[in-house]
This record gives sequence, structure tokens and C-alpha cells, in this order.
Amino acid sequence: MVEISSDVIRGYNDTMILSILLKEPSYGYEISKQIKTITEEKYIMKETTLYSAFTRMEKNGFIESFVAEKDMEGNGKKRTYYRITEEGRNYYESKCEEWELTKDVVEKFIRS
Amino acid sequence: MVEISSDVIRGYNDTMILSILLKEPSYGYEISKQIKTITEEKYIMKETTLYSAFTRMEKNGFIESFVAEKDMEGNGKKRTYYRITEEGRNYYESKCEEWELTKDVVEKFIRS
DNA sequence: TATATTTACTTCAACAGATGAAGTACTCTA
DNA sequence: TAGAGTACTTCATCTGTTGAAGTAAATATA
Repeated sequence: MVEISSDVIRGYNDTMILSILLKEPSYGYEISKQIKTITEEKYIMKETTLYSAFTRMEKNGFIESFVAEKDMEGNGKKRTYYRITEEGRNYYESKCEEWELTKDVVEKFIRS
Repeated sequence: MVEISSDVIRGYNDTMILSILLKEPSYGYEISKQIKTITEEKYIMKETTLYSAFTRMEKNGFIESFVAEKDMEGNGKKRTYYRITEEGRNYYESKCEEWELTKDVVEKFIRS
């Protein structure tokens, strides 16, 4: 089985998280499960990678956090939710452009 | 202008170098110029990145070095040439497979 | 012939992001 | 009431990239 190495996906962890936050605010555990589902378990983001991405992106102004005691139905434990900012949206857009370029570049070196 | 960040291309610097060495042995300065040409200057590998990749890959057994005083025409200065090994070829092949998977995964998070 | 540019590297310290290990604590289910 | 699931946090370590700086031979230009 081929596995994705961290050096390859490194530049896109933040982008994945932001793409999920584009739809609605969410929190760590939920985002982690979504990434697993969306990629059909081809990629599982490590907890430490995820939470350190939150810290970094909040510092960079790409996301904002707020604490919610319970979910809408009054279930679950306290969570830290994150919401994407305007800067986050812009960053996401620029990453999408960068991806097209990266794909072009890398594929010149990949056997077809 | 969109620029490729190091975190994105990180996992593919070694692959690019190996793909050039698949054709014939080469050396730093020449490989660097080839990458620039092949990518139409969309990606320029930094010297330190390139030379540290050589050290790492030689240690990993993906490439072997030999010194040539001059080129075929008797021009130029002393160079350290690198030749890809069987392990290097295998590594290259596995990276190509990994790339297909990575592309699939990343594109699930990129706006189309 | 003197100077500038190109070729061909090397060394080193600093940095950022990913990671494993370990721990905390609450909630839900059987 | 025990165990699984939820929801994180802290910390030390590792790897690859990078900037800055330096070395030195070969070639082009004036």
C-alpha cells in the first residue's frame, strides 16, 4: 500500500482544514473525522498536526476560535470551534492557485 | 505571480533530481539548470537544497558519486557526478505512485 | 592583461512544520 | 461501573529548507 508521506502533504494540511471551515465553523475532532471520510481513509491527519495547525492559523489570522459548551442538541463536551476569516479565505484561494502550478511542475518529473 | 512554497514541493525535490539522473549521470550545477529549463523557470531549486539532497540520497543509497576532472571536450572545472542506483530507481517509482495518491487526496479539498 | 562573470561547489546556524509519547478529563454506552 | 469514545494539551525531537557567507577555478569581456 502506498502511503502519503508528511513531506508531501505538508503544504496542504492547512488548506484541507480551511476547505472544511469554508462550509461552516467546526472543531478539531470533527474536522479530523471529516478528513478521514472525505479521503476514504487515504489520509488521516495526526492530532498534533491538526491542533498545531489551529494555533498557527489563528496566529496568522486565517481562523478565529470560540468555545461552545455543548452542541445544538445539548450533547457532547466543551469544544473549541474555529471559523474561517476573510484572510483565511484569501489564503485558501491562493493555495488553490498554487496547487495548479505545483501539479504542472511536479508532473514534468513523474513517469507517465 | 503564484510561487511554489517549499512546504509544498518538499516531498518532490529528491524525485525531480532522480528523474533527471534516470537518463544519465549528472552533477549539481547542470541538474539545477535542467530543473529551471524543464519547469520553464516556474521552479528554481536552491543550491543548498540541491546539495543537501545529494548528501541525503547518497547516504540512503539512491545515488552514487564519482568525480570527473573535465567534461568530454576537456572543458569546465572538476565536478562531482551522481549516478542513480537500483534503490534510487525503486524509490523513484514509489514516489510516482505516491504522487497519484497525493493528487487524489489534495484535489478533494481544492475548489474546482 | 585586468576584471567580471560564470561555473561548481561547501559550511553552518536557524527555522518551521510534523510527529510520537504521554497525559488529562469529560461523556456516553453496555 | 468499566470501557470506549470525545476532545483536546504539552513537550521534546527530527527532518528538510534556507540564508548568509565563503572558496576557487574557468571563461568571457574590455
